[in-house]
Amino acid sequence: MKRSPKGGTAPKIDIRGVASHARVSIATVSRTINHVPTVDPVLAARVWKAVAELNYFPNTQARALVSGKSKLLGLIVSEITNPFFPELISEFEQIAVARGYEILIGSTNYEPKTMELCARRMLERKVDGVAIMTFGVEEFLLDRFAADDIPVIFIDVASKQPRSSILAVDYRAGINEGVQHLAVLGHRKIAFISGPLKLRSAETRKNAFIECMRLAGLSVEQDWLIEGNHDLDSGRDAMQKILELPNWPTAVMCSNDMTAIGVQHALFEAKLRVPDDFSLIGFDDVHLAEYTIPPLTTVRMSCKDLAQAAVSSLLAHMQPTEGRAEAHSKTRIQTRLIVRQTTGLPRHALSGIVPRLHRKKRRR
Amino acid sequence: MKRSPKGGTAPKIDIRGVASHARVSIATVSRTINHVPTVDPVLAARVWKAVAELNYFPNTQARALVSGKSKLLGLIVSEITNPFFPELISEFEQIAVARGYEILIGSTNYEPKTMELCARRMLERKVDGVAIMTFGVEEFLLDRFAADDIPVIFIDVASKQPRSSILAVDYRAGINEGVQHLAVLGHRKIAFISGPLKLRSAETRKNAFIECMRLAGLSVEQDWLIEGNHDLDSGRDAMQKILELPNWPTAVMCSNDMTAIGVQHALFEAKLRVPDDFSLIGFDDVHLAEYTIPPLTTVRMSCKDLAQAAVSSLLAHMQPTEGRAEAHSKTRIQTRLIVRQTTGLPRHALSGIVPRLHRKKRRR
DNA sequence: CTGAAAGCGCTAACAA
DNA sequence: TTGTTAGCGCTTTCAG
Repeated sequence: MKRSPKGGTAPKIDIRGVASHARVSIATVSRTINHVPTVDPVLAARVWKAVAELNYFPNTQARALVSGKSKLLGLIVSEITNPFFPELISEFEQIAVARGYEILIGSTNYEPKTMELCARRMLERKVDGVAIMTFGVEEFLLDRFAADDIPVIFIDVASKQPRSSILAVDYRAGINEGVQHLAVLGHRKIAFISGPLKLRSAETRKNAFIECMRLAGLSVEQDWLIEGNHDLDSGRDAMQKILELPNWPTAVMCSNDMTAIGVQHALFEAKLRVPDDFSLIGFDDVHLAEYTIPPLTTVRMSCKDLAQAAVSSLLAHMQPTEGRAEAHSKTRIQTRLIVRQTTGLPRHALSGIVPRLHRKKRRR
Repeated sequence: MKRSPKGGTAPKIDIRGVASHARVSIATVSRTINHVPTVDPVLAARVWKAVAELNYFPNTQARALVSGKSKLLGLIVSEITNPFFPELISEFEQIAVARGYEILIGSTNYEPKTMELCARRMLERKVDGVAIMTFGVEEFLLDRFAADDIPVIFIDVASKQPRSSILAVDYRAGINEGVQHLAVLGHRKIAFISGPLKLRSAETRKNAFIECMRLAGLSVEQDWLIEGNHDLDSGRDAMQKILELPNWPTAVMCSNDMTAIGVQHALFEAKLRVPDDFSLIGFDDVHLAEYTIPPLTTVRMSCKDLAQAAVSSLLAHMQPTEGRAEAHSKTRIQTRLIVRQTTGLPRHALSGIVPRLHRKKRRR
C-alpha cells in the first residue's frame, strides 16, 4: 500500500495499476472491461478480480478523448420549471442512465439566445446525440448538429430535415376530442389560449383547434384566440383579458396544463366557477392535473412515450452506420382526451339563453 | 479548404489547425485562449482571428483529461418531479453555466440505491464539486467524495463533516411562524404531515413542529403526526387517513407544498372546504403555491438562495487551496411564513364547541 | 489471443 | 515571451 508522500489521498489507480495487479498488459485490461469476446477467460477473471480489489473504474474523460464518444446525451427543453418537462426528463434520465449515458440538460426559456447557447454547450461537450424537446426548432441549429454528425431528434408535425429523426405528435386527435366533447356538452363559444406562437408546436395546436372547431361546425372568434406563454402567469393574464371582453365564451381550451391552472386561478379570483361558469380543458396531462380543484380535463400527451422514443431513436442512429438507421425515422406520438371535472354543461344550458344579465350580475 | 476524401464532414479543426493558421505554436494558442497574460498582443490577435475564422473551440474532453478539471458540477436532488427542485435546478444551472460549468443532475427518488448510483455517476464523471440537495445525506457518500477530494455542499441543520460545507436551513423559524399564526387564529388541534422520515430534513421539520407546538402551549396528538412522502399522492393519502380518525384536527401543516396540494385534493373529494373546515399550511413556497385554489399559505424557503449559496460555496472550495477556503463553511438559509388563503378561523370558532355532530353530518 | 506502441487534443514544464 | 516536448488515461492498430 503506497500513498503519496504527504496527503492522505488514495493511490489513484488507473488502467496500468490494474494491469500490473492482474499481471497482464493494459490492452488486455481494456479489452476485458470493454467486453471484447476474444479475451482468454483466465486472464479476464484475473482482470475482473483486480478491478474489484482495486475498486477501479475507467476514466471517462480519457475514454471519451480517444474514442470520440462522450457517452453524453443532450436534452434541450423549453422550461424546466413547467412540470411537464421534469416528468419527461425523469423518464429520459432513467433510460439514458440505464444505457450508460449521462444527460446534459439545457433549458431555453423560450429565448432564442438561450437556445443557441444550449446548442453550443452541447456541441462543446461533444454530446453523442441531442433530443430537442422544445416544440419548435430553428433550422440553423439542426444544421450545426448535422455538421458535426450528431444525431438529433426533435418534436414536430412534419418531417423535412435530412439527418435527424422526428417525433410526430398528433396534436389534432386530442384537440379534436376536446372540441367534440365540449360541443356535445352544448358549448358553442370556445376560447383558446395558445402557447408562444413562435413555437411551431404552439402554432400547430392553435391551428388544430381552429380546424377542429370548423369541423364541429363552430365559428371561432378572434377575440377568443389569445396568445399565452405556457406558464401559470400567462394563463391567468389571458383569462383576465377574456373576462374584460364584452362577450364571453362558455369554455376555454389551453395549449398546456400550466396555462389552464392559471386560468382556474383567474376564475377563482373573479369568483367564477369551473365548470359551472366556464368549462376548461388543458393539454399535456401532467400529474398535477389530477390534483387541481376541480381536477382538470385535459389532453394527454405521454411524456413516457416521448422520452422512450427519443432515447431509442437517438441510440439507434448512433450505431456505426450500417445504412439501415440512416434514413431519418419518424415516430408517431398519440394524444387523447382525459375527461375529469373541469368540463360540464354551459351555463344556463337548460334554462334558455339569457346569459348576459347573469354574467353582469355575477361580475364583481 | 480540405475535406475528407469521401464524406462531406467538416475539416475537424483542432488546436494545431489554429496554430498553423495563425502562424504560431500550439502553446501560444493554448495560452491565448486561456487568457494567460504574458502573450504578445500581436500574436494573441492573430490567434483570436484564426479562432474566429475557423470557428474553433477547444475539446473539452482533452482539456479535462490533462487538467484534471472536468468543469462539471454534480447536482443531486431527491425528486426532479417535485416542482421545488426544478426551480432550484433552474437557478443552479444559470449560475453554473455563467461560470463556465456544466451540471450533471441526479434524482434519487428517495431511494438509497439510486442515491448511491447517482454518487457513483458523479464520481465517474469526475465532477469538480457536488451539491447534494436531497435533504438528508448518508455519511459514507460524503466519505467517497472526500476520498477523491471533491468539494461537497449539502443541506443540513448541524455541521459535522470535515471536508464539506453545509447550507444550514432554519426550518424552525418558518414553522414556528406557521404554528403561531394558526394558534393566533384559534387553532388548538393541529396535524402535521411529514416527509419520509429517513430524510434528516423531514425529521427535523417534524421535530421543529413538535417543539413549536410545545412553545405555543399546544399538545400534539400522535394520531395527527403522519408520515408522508413529499408528493401529491402521499399528501392525499395522509389526509384521507386523518379523515378516518374519530377526532379531527382543525388545521394541518405539511412538510412541503406538494403534500399540501394533495391534502387540498383529499379535502375537495371529501367535500370539505379550505380554510372553512380545515386550515392548511405548506412548506417551500413553490411558484404553484400561489395558484392553488385557494392559494396556499406556506413557509417559504428560497431556492434561489439555496442555489446561489451552493454554487458559490462549491466554487470557493475549488480554488487552488490557499488555506482560507479550507475550513468547511456554513451558510444560513432563512424560512418565513407567507400567508395566503388556506388559513382561517377554526370551524365554529365563534359558535362554541359542538363540532363533532357537524362533522358527522358533513361526512359523506 | 496477447502485448507493444501510437496517438486522441490539450496543458504545463522546460528551454531557448 | 515563445516554442518544443512530455504526458493525462485510455483505445486500437499491428506484430507476434
